Amino acid sequence: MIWLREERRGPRRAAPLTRARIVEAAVALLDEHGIDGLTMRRLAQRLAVTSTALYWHVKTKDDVLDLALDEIFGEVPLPAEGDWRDDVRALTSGWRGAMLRHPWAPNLIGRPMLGPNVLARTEFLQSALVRGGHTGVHLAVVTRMVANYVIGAALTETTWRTTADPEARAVARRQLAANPTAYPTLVASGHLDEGPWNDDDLFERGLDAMLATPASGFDARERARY
Amino acid sequence: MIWLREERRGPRRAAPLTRARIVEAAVALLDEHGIDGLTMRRLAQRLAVTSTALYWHVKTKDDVLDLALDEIFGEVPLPAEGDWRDDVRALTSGWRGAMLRHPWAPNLIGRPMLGPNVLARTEFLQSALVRGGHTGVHLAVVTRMVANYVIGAALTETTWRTTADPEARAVARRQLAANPTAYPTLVASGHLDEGPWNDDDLFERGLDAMLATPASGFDARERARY
DNA sequence: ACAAGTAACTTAACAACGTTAAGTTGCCTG
DNA sequence: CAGGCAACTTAACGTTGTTAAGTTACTTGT
Repeated sequence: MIWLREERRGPRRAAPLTRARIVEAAVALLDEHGIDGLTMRRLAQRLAVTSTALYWHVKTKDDVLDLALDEIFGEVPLPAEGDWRDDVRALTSGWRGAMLRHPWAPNLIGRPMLGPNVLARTEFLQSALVRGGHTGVHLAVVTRMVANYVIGAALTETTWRTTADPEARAVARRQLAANPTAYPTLVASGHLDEGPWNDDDLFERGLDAMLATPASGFDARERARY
Repeated sequence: MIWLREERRGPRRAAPLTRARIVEAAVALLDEHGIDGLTMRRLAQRLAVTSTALYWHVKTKDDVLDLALDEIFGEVPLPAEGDWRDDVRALTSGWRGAMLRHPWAPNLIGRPMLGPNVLARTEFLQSALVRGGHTGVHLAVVTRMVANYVIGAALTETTWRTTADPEARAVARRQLAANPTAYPTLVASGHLDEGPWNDDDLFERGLDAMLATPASGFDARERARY
């Protein structure tokens, strides 16, 4: 839990090692070589330092990963407050965009995200929903709905994009097509195909559907209308 | 990509090693010791075999993980077809339940899920949505919305539940409470608190909101109503 | 001005890991 | 009963995260 440990300091070098420099190098390394490409030795080498030097500034490798994850969420711009729906759209698409630019990120979600950047964005999201009239349970429901949707979307999308083997998808498709009896709907809807729609569009349409949820929730009568 | 490799066979032992036995042991080990607790040596030991023996049945450790992940989705019962909304609710809550019972699972999503069990459940989900009248883009939108929601929910929930350090949550809460200026909404809504609502309820309310999406999608006029 | 202390490193080393290469054993077939 | 091959074991390699113990040089108290 890096968020409970404060940075160590002291005098000495011209270009001293800092948490900030470590994180920056870690993100660069992750971007270039993926999640397995980040080792303490490579990270150290990039910083012209021995690997054990890192342990002065950081307790463990997981700390580095936590910091790197929070770091990229700092890239997400916090929109100026306007229409609450537009704000949510802007924030979530920035959120998703950051993860797509750093495809290793979604895989790191699965450790507590308590970094300052993440918290600030969550705060913004929820405040926008409050401006939209959401309160009580419904606020909790919609907050989770949106946040989990973004996370799930980023995770599944990066999964497919970074599936190294370009042939794997084709083989998988053929496998599906070979069993049209077992998977009639998936085959008919082209589940594994690229399809005529792009990911961005599908994502935003889904988000819009969520933001159409009334602030007081749907009651049984309303649900029956559809 | 284990799904493209078929099992190797041959004569010999009384209780011969098989993929099925390996997967079973892997799941048990993952349940007991978490994701880091699964090593090829421990897995082998549990099967009374040397670690290298596993490589006869499986190409790599990732194969074992892929198989284990698909395995637990086999636990999810495929409901008999009834009201399409009830079907989706039953399937997704089973889906989420399986991941909560095996908290290591959500972290493994992030590799292509093309196992037979996953595909069968995805087929069922989409066919239920089709019965609900969804077609074309809207089918794709809702399928993704629901699937990504389930994945995101399972991931974030297991994250919090398996955060080993029980004190970490308390410290995090205190950190939030110490900065009420920076996080007014989060503090007011008790974001990190247990709250009066449980996860199951919040999950199902969110799902209901999604299933209220009209099969033809929301147009601009409809959205404006709320 | 100098000794002491400590911040910020390096050198050395360890156990554990995934994985490959090369043997070994015993059933099945011709 | 000989050959082959399925299903293992033994041995070993290079990497990894991490700890322990040294080393260097700046800062500070006197």
